[in-house]
Amino acid sequence: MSWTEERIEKLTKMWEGGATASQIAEELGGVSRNAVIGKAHRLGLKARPSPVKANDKGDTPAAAPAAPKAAKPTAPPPEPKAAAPRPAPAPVAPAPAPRAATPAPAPEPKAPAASADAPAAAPQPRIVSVGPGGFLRQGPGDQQAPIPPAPPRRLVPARPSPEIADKTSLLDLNDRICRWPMGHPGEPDFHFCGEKVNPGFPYCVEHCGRAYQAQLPRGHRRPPPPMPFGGPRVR
DNA sequence: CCCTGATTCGC
DNA sequence: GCGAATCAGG
Repeated sequence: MSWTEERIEKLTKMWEGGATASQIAEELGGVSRNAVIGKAHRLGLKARPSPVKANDKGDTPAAAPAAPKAAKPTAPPPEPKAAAPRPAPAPVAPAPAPRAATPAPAPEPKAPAASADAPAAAPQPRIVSVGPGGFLRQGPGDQQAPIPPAPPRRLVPARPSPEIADKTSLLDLNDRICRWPMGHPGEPDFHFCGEKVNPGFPYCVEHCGRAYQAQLPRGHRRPPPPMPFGGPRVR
């Protein structure tokens, strides 16, 4: 199997949608979980919570993690000198968010939660400031991703099929309409919700209620809502 | 053991 | 560029 445009798109969408590499691999078919991860990295879209990377110590005074497995670095240059002289990279170190062209902000469950059965109360994002380019800093934590940059592609193909002629396709997505997926990507009737978004969120009010769940105490959890893409395929 | 993502490296 | 093998944490 090769990475065609369609397959890459599906991979990207699902990856950003929070599906696991295994799920994506199964959905795509013909590829392994590793292939998906490898491709995702090559596409530059990693940056997803990794269970193995929760490790983040602000300081470990004496116990340096070192390299427990200095197994096969191609060039193992143990620093003979005490201090490692930095080769001094370019003085200009711009630190723009490495956000590539990611259409979907990948909702983290940290926004104010609207109860699933009472999505009536629309969480109004508090606009704190306006940044250059006009994007708004908002919401708790100010973690909302900036406005997704316009996709670089200028392809405007015809509708794939008449079935979705009046449905919301990927090409119809913009900042103002709900991008909640309906059905499975790749299937003829796959489309997006298309409702007007809950301002400040990538989804409409109803789907915000699905995307952002309150973290209830153990024992009081209600069953998780169905994931986008219909979740893992049942065969 | 199962799962997860990250990384490496021969192809 | 690709992905199996491997690593490493949960």
